[in-house]
Amino acid sequence: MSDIPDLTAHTGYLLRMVSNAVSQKFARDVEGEGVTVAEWAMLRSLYGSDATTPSDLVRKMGMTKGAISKLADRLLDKGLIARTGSNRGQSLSLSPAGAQRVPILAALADQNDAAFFTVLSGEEHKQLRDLLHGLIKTHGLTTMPVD
Amino acid sequence: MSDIPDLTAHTGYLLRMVSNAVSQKFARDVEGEGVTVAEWAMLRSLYGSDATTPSDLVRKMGMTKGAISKLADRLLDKGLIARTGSNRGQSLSLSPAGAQRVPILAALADQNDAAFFTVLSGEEHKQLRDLLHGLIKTHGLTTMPVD
DNA sequence: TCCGTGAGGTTGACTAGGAAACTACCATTT
DNA sequence: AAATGGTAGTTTCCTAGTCAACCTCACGGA
Repeated sequence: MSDIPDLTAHTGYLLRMVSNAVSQKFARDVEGEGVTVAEWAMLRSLYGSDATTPSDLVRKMGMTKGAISKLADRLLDKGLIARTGSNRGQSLSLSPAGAQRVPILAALADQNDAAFFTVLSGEEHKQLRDLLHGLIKTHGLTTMPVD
Repeated sequence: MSDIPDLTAHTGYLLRMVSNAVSQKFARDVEGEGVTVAEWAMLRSLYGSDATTPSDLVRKMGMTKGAISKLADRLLDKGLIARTGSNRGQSLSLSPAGAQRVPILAALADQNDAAFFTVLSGEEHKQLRDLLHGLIKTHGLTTMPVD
């Protein structure tokens, strides 16, 4: 009577378990470079596209404008980005130091991903990616994960 | 020279995007029941196994003991759990009200999972679960996802 | 027996983010 | 020109975690 099904029956549960493992490992890695995952996400977003506004980042990163504002403050303190323009309609860009750091962090991201998923065969890896792409498409997901 | 590969090339990125979507939707759902995801996770852990200690939950849920302590406080305030025993070596259990709430929340979890993954064919769904189980096994993942 | 060690729990300081109030500026309308 | 509305950013308050310092007690050894 009224058994509560095993939680692990949920695909979302499995997904979260794996996803958390990947993310937490990556979080520790980038922390070693003195940067949080959210900070990395912002740096990455600024890379290659100069003149990005905070509100662009709000859309891309799916965070509130309050959070973006503070995040930018932190990166500014660390000297990794520059803020130009005044109160309204400003624009953010990587500082030289920031631009330098991005490839290093990107390499970490590559390594982290490879380390986790190379246990899959090429075929399996492709299957997984296809399935995820399918879910992303049918649910219309767009916001980049930040946490 | 030194192109930064597209982030979306990372399987971990895709995984996180999908996982976040599932989790955020579920978070909103349970919030409608006046409970956070972490609270739900604790309730669920207490269900069916009486006499669980906080340190058990630390292990199961992968949170620090500080967090578990405060989480238990909140559930206590809401009247969903009971705390017995003294300062050291206490044990936590569901209150009647808490035991009543679990099936409702479990139903939400079922619905949420179903809603997200039924766009997959039976075969695809099985593939996905098999792949995730494989990753969980080879990486020895055990901590239940809470966020 | 009594002491010390260390595990179980709590607490306080700190961090990152969300929500909403607030500020500043621009454009449009009158 | 003045008022008004809307968009961009900031700030304040709140929540939920971590971390580390701290209490309390059980138990093992001298």
